[in-house]
Amino acid sequence: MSSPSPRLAPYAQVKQYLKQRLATGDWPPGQLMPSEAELVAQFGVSRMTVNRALRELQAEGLVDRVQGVGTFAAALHKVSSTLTLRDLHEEIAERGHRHDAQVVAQEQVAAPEALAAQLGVAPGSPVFHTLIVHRENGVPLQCEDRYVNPACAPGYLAQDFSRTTPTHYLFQATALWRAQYAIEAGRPTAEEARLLAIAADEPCLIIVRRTFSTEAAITIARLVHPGSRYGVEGQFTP
Amino acid sequence: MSSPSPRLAPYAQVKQYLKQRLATGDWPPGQLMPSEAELVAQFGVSRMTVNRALRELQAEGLVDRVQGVGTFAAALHKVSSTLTLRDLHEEIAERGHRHDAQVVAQEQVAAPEALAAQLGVAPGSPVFHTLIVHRENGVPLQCEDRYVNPACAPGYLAQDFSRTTPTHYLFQATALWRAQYAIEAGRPTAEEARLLAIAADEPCLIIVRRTFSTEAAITIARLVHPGSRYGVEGQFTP
DNA sequence: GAGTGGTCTAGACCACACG
DNA sequence: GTGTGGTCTAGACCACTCA
Repeated sequence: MSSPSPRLAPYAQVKQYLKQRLATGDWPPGQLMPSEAELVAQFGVSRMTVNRALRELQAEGLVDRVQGVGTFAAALHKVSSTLTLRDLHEEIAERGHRHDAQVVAQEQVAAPEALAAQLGVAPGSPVFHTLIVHRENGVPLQCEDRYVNPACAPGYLAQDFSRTTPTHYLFQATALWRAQYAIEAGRPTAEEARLLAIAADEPCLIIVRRTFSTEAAITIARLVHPGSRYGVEGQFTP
Repeated sequence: MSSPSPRLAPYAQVKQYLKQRLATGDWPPGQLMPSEAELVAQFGVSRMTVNRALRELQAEGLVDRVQGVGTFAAALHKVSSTLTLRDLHEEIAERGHRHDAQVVAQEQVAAPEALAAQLGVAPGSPVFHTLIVHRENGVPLQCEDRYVNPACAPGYLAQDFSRTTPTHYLFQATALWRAQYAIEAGRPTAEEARLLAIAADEPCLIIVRRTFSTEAAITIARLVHPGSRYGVEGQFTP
């Protein structure tokens, strides 16, 4: 009737126990932890069960395991967190707000040398370009300057990006394999300042994102956000 | 002699096969994928082996599994990446550069109301405060304004932060349980601009990070970086 | 050689979803 | 009921490290 705890699975119990003792500092970073055999004896479960608990802790970065040596409490010297780069449309919709996009440019251009190198196409060859301003409840939130490899998404220019977003379209039209991003602070260009309706010296959060399929580069985007209106948040729990 | 591939473990082969077909779009997002039993038959391995491959793909966010129903290709509508917030000292050392820190303040202060609430202490009660400028090869890279809950790290004020970093010290002195961060762009305060030797209107990347132990808040830090000198990078591979 | 982790197996029982 | 995933077991073989 009232038990909200459906009895933790054995592997989860072992995991929880180890996590707990790690969190309370019973095993300082670098410390040798109990071996699988010891935990098997202690919990009365099979080795596979203990192994799974330890393997998952390793995947979470809480322990280091070395074959032939043992399991060690991880030096938590880096705090990793999952940074989620989402489709802006979804993000705004989740807040219960209204998203709309103003398509400033949607065209085919000849790739300048630097861009061509990054997209992996010949200099001067045609690439797709869009410049879109995204607004949340009418307030400009992001200026999206994007170049797309035509080979990866031939139908790109035919899309109506006031109804869907390039991110969303590319996700379903291409097979994403790898993404790379850089987050920095900078000033908007004159055009970006105008489109975002901000002062020319307003600090902006700039995200440059490149995505790749198994072989070719799919797209490269420069996302400029007014610093006063947008930030990236996240959290991390062991 | 020349084989750099020590024969992939069976579970890894299954995983690689599925990853490959997902990447090439053979199973569009939402599509029902082969059941464990089918993969067992196809690869001639035991079910535990197939299960492990699928479980890891799920942990990586590539598939969704529903008990009693099946395994589905995940809707890749969010691209998650591991954002690593590291000890700046390590980061600089890894680049082969020299790190040094200028301790501007290291003191005990009475917590103003807003801060007290965030640290979970009584307003006006003593908290530790440090203001440190970190330099890479002599160039100011980060202004670290940090408040620490004295209950979590009683020895904090006795540290020599020109030799170690607060991050490093707190990692080993406390049991970290949860971390929260926000990344935004903004202007430095007048003091920060002076300490970083930048113009008052230079855009800065500002990271506000809070870390917690199992119960109390340990520390809250405001990390200000000149936008022209520092950014956060990362990448994501399925 | 003793101890460790890395992995696999062939079966088993369960909870769940669906027709 | 049938098919699905969730989990556990008791044993096995291997590769590795260290004394």
